[in-house]
Amino acid sequence: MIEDDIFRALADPTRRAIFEKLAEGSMNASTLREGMDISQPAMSQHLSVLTNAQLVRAQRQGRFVNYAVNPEGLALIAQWLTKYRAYWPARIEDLKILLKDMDQ
Amino acid sequence: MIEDDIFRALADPTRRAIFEKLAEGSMNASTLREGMDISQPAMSQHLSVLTNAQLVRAQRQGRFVNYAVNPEGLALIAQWLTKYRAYWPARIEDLKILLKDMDQ
DNA sequence: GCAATACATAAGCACTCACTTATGTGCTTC
DNA sequence: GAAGCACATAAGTGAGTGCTTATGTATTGC
Repeated sequence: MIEDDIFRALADPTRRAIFEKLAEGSMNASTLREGMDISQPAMSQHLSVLTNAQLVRAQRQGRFVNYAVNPEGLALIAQWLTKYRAYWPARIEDLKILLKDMDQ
Repeated sequence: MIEDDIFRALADPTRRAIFEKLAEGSMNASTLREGMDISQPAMSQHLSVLTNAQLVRAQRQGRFVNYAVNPEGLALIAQWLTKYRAYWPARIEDLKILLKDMDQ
């Protein structure tokens, strides 16, 4: 189940931080590492987990590998959420209608 | 970080199944167990994890404990998702406007 | 009070996770 | 083609996870 991979990938705070940084703009692994106090192999492993979860996309560019947010993973979470829209708080009641549109 | 607990809770397929069942209607732990091939302690432990993640609410009713979906956890995921609405696929572009409303 | 029921907690175990150090692979530049 | 850089992979380790069996706790009905 891909949901396993997505939720497990996001369960780690370091990985969420990496994802968050990538959301502000795609970049290579070394740039990602700047100011993050994380070893090179650890970063590589985290990016591998995020990629497998379809939360991140990798693309080689010469000696570097450019990493970018992959919307597919986010969409899958959104899709999962729609199953429980009956339980969403009333203050975001309006959202329910649009989420229903997403089902098709 | 509560997000750790939420995502980790949902990373387990058994727990998602329990949550899914609860979403169809609140019930006690024994009823939840029916047709699930899961031991009583395992169910109790899963419910504890879900409760700590604010995905489920527990309420004693005599000898039973009634469990119900807690919207708070779901709302927190939705809130987390809004941070990345720039990356959502175009086909749910409309959603972005409403998600923006959620921020306030 | 006592037995039965519903659930929680304790302790142990196999497995997984996130990290480490060490080494391998791919690309560029000279 | 040799050296250097960017990144991936391998192997090992301590901590955490999900399960088990055993036992504890709360509530009910007799």
